[in-house]
Amino acid sequence: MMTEKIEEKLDFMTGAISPFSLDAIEPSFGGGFFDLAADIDAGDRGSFGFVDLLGIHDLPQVLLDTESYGASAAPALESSETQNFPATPNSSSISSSSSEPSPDADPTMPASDPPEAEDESAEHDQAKKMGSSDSKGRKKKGQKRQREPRFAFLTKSEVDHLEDGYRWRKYGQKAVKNSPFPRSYYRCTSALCGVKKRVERSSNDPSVVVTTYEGQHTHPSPIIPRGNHHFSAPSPELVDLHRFQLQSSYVLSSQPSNFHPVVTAAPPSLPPPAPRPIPVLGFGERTYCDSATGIGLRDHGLLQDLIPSDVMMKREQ
DNA sequence: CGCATTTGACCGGCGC
DNA sequence: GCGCCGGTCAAATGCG
Repeated sequence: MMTEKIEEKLDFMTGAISPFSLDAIEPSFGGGFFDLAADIDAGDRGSFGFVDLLGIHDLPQVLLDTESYGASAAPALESSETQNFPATPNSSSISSSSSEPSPDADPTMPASDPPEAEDESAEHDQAKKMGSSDSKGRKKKGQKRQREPRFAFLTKSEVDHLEDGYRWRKYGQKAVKNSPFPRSYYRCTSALCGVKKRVERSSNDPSVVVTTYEGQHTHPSPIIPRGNHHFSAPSPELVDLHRFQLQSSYVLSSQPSNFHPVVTAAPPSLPPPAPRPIPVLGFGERTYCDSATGIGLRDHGLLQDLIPSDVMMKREQ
């Protein structure tokens, strides 16, 4: 089931379909942007609006036809925020993140033990030691839960749980308020890797799957999905893809230093890198984000006006 | 038999 | 304090 589509995606990731160059994307990003922006009533469009705001529907076809690279990001969907979201016929990826960005974080590259890795594993250890808390092994009172950086992707797909090269174990499912679709909770099955992801379907557009990744993989390479021979190791092509991703990540705007919405044309398995001075697309103009302060250095702050940061923050909560 | 999924219960955070 | 809600646990169940 769905193997063709999955293989299509994997073909892309492994280079069977060559990652397109940034140069090829940029004009497309620019195009359509104004038009779509004009369509948006400057209000609570939510993260979904990002897709259209950015005109990502104009991405090269190789991307657009790849089912799992579709759409934008909205970690938490509320009906009021998504009801007007026009389903883009094409696909693209957009993500938003929260929490402290981890500079040079790269979950897809061989573990070059970034500074965060230690903290993360410590946190996971703590999580594992939660047996010292209550009878259910939950966190002690007073211990405020520390959030990992999170990256959300909207994906146009028929399958809820998209194959991304890692193995995941489902550990929960909850009904989502204001949505007929449940939210599923997954954890990376790799030992010591506490990466989690949530998968839910947009109530507004059932063809859109919202995948939110939390944390970073601590293991060097994607695990071979069962029965899938496309992944055997981080191939040079995959590395290329990642390089491509680094080049093509766009920080849209930023207000709080701990929130960096990021647009990326990379697949869901490759959370965007931490913000650094990255070229940002905004209404046809370039914008940059200071990696230290997270302050966007924009020419136009229109996006900020269109999508209130507090709304976005809520959405990431 | 081992692993993944399902599902109800439980907990913490938050708003009122 | 109470209730709601998101997130997690873990026993039961399913599946290859």
